[in-house]
Amino acid sequence: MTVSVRDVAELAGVSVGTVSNVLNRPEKVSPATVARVTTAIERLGFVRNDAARQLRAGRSRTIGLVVLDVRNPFFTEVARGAEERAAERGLSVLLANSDEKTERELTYLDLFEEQRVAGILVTPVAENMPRLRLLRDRGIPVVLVDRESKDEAFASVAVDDVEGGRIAADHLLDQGRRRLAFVGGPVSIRQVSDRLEGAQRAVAEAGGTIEFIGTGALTVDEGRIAGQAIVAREPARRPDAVFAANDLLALGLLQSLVMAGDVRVPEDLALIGYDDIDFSAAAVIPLSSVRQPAKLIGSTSVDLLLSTTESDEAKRRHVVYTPELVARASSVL
Amino acid sequence: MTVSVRDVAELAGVSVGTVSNVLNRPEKVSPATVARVTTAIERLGFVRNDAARQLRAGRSRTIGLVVLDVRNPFFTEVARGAEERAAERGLSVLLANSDEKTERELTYLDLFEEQRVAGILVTPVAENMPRLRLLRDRGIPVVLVDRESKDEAFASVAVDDVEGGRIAADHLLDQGRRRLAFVGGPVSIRQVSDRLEGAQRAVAEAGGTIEFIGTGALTVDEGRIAGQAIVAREPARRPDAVFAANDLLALGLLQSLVMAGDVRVPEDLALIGYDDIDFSAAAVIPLSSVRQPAKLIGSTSVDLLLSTTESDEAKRRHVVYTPELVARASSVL
DNA sequence: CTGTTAGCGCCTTCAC
DNA sequence: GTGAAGGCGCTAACAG
Repeated sequence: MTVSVRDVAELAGVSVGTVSNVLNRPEKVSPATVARVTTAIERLGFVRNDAARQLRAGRSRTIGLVVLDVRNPFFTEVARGAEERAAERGLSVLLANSDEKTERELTYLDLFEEQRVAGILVTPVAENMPRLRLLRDRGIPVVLVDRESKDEAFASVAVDDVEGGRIAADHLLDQGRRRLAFVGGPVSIRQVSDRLEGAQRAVAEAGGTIEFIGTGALTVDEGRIAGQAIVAREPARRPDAVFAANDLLALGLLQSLVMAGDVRVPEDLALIGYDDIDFSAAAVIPLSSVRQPAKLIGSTSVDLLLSTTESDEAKRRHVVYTPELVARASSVL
Repeated sequence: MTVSVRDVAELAGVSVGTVSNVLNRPEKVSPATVARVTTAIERLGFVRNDAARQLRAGRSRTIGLVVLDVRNPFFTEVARGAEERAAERGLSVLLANSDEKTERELTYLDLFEEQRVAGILVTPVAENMPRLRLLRDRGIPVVLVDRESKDEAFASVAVDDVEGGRIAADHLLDQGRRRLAFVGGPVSIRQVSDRLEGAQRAVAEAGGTIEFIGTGALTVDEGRIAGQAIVAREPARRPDAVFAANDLLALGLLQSLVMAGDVRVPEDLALIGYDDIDFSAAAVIPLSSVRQPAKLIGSTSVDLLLSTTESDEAKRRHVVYTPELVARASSVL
């Protein structure tokens, strides 16, 4: 049923070693032999068995990527960046979705370890570091994505979220707003707490107030719920500006606010999100946001991962990008 | 460096066969031995090598899924459906993105074949059938996703796109519209041509006209471009209703139209999309759409794939879901 | 330049 | 209930 190198060798009248050479180092084989072997491969419909290669190599040619939410376009962009760079290096990317759940993250980490992946790219849910350290100690390179590593134990590619939070808040303050609200959660996600912290600092410096409105997840639905809560308040008690922890939340908020009818964006309430996903520019009231170089984050992660394998000091390398304000109609009069 | 069953066996004072049994059929081993082996596994930090298992088994425990566009939330929903069902069956899903390009599709198909995946779920770009037939003939189950198989050679899970097109157009006609436009492309994608066909039939029956406005891909950007083209026309020459081949296009269209200022949605132009992605309900002018049961499509595909392995007649099974109208503000006065 | 050979780590008979 | 042995398909020495 299944065609192996042995069958190919037999048909071509050469040895299996030669077939392997044709496959992997054709320049070491005479053109005539290459041709014979190639013909045999085609005639037989031979396809390499990757499992056998991996077993031999001791490691697979796949990189595992665990993200918080595949439905968030920001992460699919990161994935695309990683995928493209990996493809250039002859590797493929296995995309896994933790859904912000520690348990799911662990399941995928186990799976990846069983597969002896070439490396793991992960945006950890919470303080799940022991497992990651174990992975690293067992020889699997780990790179933290979109998350600076506090303990310096891992290479990481991140965006300065504290700075991003400050940028967002500063922008709202520059527009003359003073009663800010931060919508986001859970705070156990570092991105959320950092952005909040940056915003708080900006407000502390410029004068003004910032209240915290918690959400259960970073989704459109949760944004919608938070928006309804704001609309339900009497006008005087509403914030005059909202900074949402990501664009999904901001889009949900926007919908609730506009549907309510009596909250005008940006006149009554300026709104800014985070990530600058495609849908933000396409929103009918285009959404201001803080842009992160998503694709670049993905490709850089792969680069770091691969250099990690080479040198030891690379293991601790950290790349931090600075986010960028994208001001649109939702926050500018 | 790497710990194998042999090491575990040694430490536990048993043979490798017993370790294997503990791993795969613990009920066949005495509790005491199980305990000893388990302890040894933990002490050593043993992790199964999946490549070796696969090599032995001759097939992997992974399903390959090739979609047209990972950035389209419809497909990520399909993927989630597939993933969940696969997980229940102890399989994992490898998600690949063809970006509507035949070449990329072929690359992934090759990759999957080398990996001896348990099966392939694919939304083919175009008439790439010969390669798929080959795969199937070599023993890899193939299920066509979101695409009815014309030649009956493959199992498939689809939504009746002709009917969906009719539903969309009928809805617009019911609203009293008569000068329709269909925005979408390329028509080499079956979903596009089918939806167009359904719409054309509906128009033919009810009276009215429908023009075709082609796009290069099914993306927000292309929708925006098409929208600008419509806005550029003098008002009398604009359609009074637009049916977009998917929600991404519709969202892009919506943005162009609204930004233009002089086209009111739905008063001057009613708009309906297709897929009912999350962002559609969240749009500030909520978008009407034709809903497809995305998650169900994914999970059913996996079911079909697995039953394909069991019986031969299952190979030709076809599941067709009927889409459903979701009328929102963008098309209803 | 080509052939031979020895495993990679696991699982599954087949004996005991 | 447990142990020993063979082999899945491939590649990288090492000979020739």
